[in-house]
Amino acid sequence: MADTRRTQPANVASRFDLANRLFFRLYQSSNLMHKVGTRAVSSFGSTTQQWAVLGALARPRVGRTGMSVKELIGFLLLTRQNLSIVLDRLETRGWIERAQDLQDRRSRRIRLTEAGEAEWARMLVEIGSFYDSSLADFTAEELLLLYRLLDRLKDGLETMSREENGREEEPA
Amino acid sequence: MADTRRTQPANVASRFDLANRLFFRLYQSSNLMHKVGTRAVSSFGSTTQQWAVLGALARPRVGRTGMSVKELIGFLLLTRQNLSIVLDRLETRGWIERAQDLQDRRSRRIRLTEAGEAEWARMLVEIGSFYDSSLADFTAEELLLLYRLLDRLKDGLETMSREENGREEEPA
DNA sequence: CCGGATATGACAAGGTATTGCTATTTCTAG
DNA sequence: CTAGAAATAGCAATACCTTGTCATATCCGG
Repeated sequence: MADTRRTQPANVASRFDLANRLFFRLYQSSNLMHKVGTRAVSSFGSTTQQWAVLGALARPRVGRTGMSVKELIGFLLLTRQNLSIVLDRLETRGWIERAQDLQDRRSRRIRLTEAGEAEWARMLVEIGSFYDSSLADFTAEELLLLYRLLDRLKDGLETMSREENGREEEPA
Repeated sequence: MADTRRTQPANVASRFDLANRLFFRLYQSSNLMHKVGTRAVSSFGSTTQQWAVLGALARPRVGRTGMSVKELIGFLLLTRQNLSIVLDRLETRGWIERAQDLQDRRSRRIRLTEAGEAEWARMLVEIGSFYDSSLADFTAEELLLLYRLLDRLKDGLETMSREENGREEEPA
């Protein structure tokens, strides 16, 4: 992952080398995103991961219906245990609520509380600033391009995450 | 971070929305990279983070000189405490060694052991497969483009990470 | 020479993320 | 009706990542 070189035919080394550099940048960028992003929402006592969850729930099409744990897992591409802990914290703060799903009693609907919606709205100001600052040097075209490329990378990794142990796990 | 929408003028919403999607993909891709990447090196009992450190040390220009903790921190963009624990684990496995720097007794030179070099060489085969599989759908041009865009994103976030608390921390 | 700065280690705390496994309730297809 | 599957919670373990703080040894400029 970190920049490294091998003595190989130029074409092969270039692709390996490039992949290496790319994933190293992904690693660095992600850590920095969490570091700086968490600072941006620290006045709310929140974190980037909580923001991801809140953001998922704040989508208009989710509304009062909320999302099941399974749906959140499939959307955020996290494991149940990890999500569960994050949900616990958000619930403790009164920002989300878990309600039994009346259509399927095994399931829980997760939704924003009114307090959570209000807090989210306030956080969005800081989040917007974070986006502006971190992406100040990017044109709209570049943003779109980076988004699309990352989306494809995510797709590829997601496919691999389901295959690699010979387990086929279907999303929600 | 997660896809969310706000009712705003189209141009503003587009940039915010796009930024939002972008960072959400960064979040997802990073988690998946660690998940799948760690599987790729799990037969060595290693992780993506250890691979990043090993890779940094395996660069030809590092060689037997090694790197100081401070240099590694500046290269990997991690904190000292986090790096220290990873180094502890790598040292325990006999893959790296810490030696007092004779030019500056306060400092430690970190380098690969012979066992570490051998193990790294073996890991590279799995790492190469990981790169091939995860990036199978990308042309060389796309790889280069993604690398460059991520590099710029990393630069922007890195700058912010140094400014945001009013602290100016200079790299090594 | 010596005060201030620096490099690293150590300790603490909190949060994130994965894997593995168990338990309980509920659903559903045969 | 019932066996098997599914949804979620809970427990454990391991590894990573940040912030804050303290301690010790060493460096270096005035």
